[in-house]
Amino acid sequence: MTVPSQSIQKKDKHNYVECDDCSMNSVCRPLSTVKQSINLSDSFLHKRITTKANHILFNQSTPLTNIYAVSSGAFKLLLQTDDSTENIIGLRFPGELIGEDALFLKTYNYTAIAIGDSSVCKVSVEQMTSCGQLIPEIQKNLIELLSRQNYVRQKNFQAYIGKKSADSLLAAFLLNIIERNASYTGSDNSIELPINRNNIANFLGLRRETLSRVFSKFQKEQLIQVEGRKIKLIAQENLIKIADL
Amino acid sequence: MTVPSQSIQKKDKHNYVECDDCSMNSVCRPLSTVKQSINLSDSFLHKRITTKANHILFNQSTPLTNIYAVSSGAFKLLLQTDDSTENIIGLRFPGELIGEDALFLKTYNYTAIAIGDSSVCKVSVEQMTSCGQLIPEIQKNLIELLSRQNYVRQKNFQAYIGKKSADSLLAAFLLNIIERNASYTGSDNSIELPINRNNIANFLGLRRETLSRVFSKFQKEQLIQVEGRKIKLIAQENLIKIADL
DNA sequence: ATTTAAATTTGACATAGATCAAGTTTGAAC
DNA sequence: GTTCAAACTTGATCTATGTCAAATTTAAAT
Repeated sequence: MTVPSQSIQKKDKHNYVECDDCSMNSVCRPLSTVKQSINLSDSFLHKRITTKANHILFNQSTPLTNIYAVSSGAFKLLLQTDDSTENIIGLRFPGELIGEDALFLKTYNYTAIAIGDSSVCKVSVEQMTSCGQLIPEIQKNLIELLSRQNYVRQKNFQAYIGKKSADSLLAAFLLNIIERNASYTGSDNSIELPINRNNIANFLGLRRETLSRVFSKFQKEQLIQVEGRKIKLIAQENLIKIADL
Repeated sequence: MTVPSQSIQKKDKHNYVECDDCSMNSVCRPLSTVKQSINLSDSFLHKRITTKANHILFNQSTPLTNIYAVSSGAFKLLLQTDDSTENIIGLRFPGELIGEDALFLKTYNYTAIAIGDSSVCKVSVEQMTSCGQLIPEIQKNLIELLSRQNYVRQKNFQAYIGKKSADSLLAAFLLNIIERNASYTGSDNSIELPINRNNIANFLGLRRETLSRVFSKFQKEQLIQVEGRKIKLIAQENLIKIADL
């Protein structure tokens, strides 16, 4: 599949997703209507905010207040362990949700930090819930949203569980990252990685030296083309085989 | 925490969960009410069925028809790859859901097979959805259910992502399995594993020989007590450290 | 109880990845 | 542009896990 390279406009050199392409849209849109019609004082139902690099969206183990949908940039999700090492357990890109897994226990399960300058839509859980009880459409859309998220999580889990070789892990990672970003980068075979090798290695459970060697090997074997953080897939089919997907 | 060993009744030598402890209860219960009041001809909304060992609940890539909640026994979820090797990507125990991640694309994402003789509650998605539109309570409960499932999936992902050492993988696995079964086995430190070493190794991405050695090592180091498939945790705190949870 | 196949464990060796060390490249600050 | 620190790569060894082989245990069938 080829995608016209200029078909998608970018803003501020970030990848950017419009409301139409946001996964939270189905919840946001009815909420906006309510907001306008009921005119809820100065409180807000949802609001787009911009964040600088390294901005902390929320901290692990704090009470759930908002759910976020990434509009532009990227976020890393990490666990704070006692040994102060950064333990990345996930990445989120435009169109994806952050914090929705806290709806159950009402407590955030990880810390979310902006990787570069980014923007997110912020939806108050309290207000979303109270509105939802009045508006069946919101309920229905929330179900759709949560179902979809379960699907995404299942796929994500499948992609990494039972894999241990550095080759298969990196192949799975690259394919996953590129697929998740394809709709707004306009490319299904290339990406500028939002995180450094250290972070990728940490996420995959590899050492940075090992990861570096695999990158070099993949390039030498003409599977990918590497230019710093810019990655282009050359032999996608082979990578899929290596990833065992 | 100590749990009275005889506090939970078992049926047919299987671990068994009553409707009260079933994760689908919040959806099932209102559905039953509807069923009784509307008296929907011969169709059913939910129904408990028993399955023999190796019974296939559904096949990967087939259209979603039902969602299941395990009542007793255990199920393995697997991917069918071309090379005919069994690729276990998950296990499900009493109280847990199977197939709910297919709600999004309406197609099952894996094959689900009973490990031993088991029983499940079967809920028709079509009927659940159509009833849900009439009954707000079902909508609300479904949201709760899906939120919870997202939470469980997040925890599961966190437990294994970025882990590669055989020690940490096995420790994470044992703690996870025992915790998920604690409420109805009545023990938070022991279990009879529902699957063999081969399957565990496959799930964790290890070789059976390696897994066997780690089992032996954990026993020698007094971390666990092993008797075939019966496992008892001796030094739970140490295992948590090894698992890096 | 006996037989048999399957599951599990253990040993010996090979290899992928970790570790340690040293270089090279990149990119931000001046 | 120059300087400097951080990021990344490469090389040399070491170690954990994979691989191959064989022994032992377990469990099912008779």
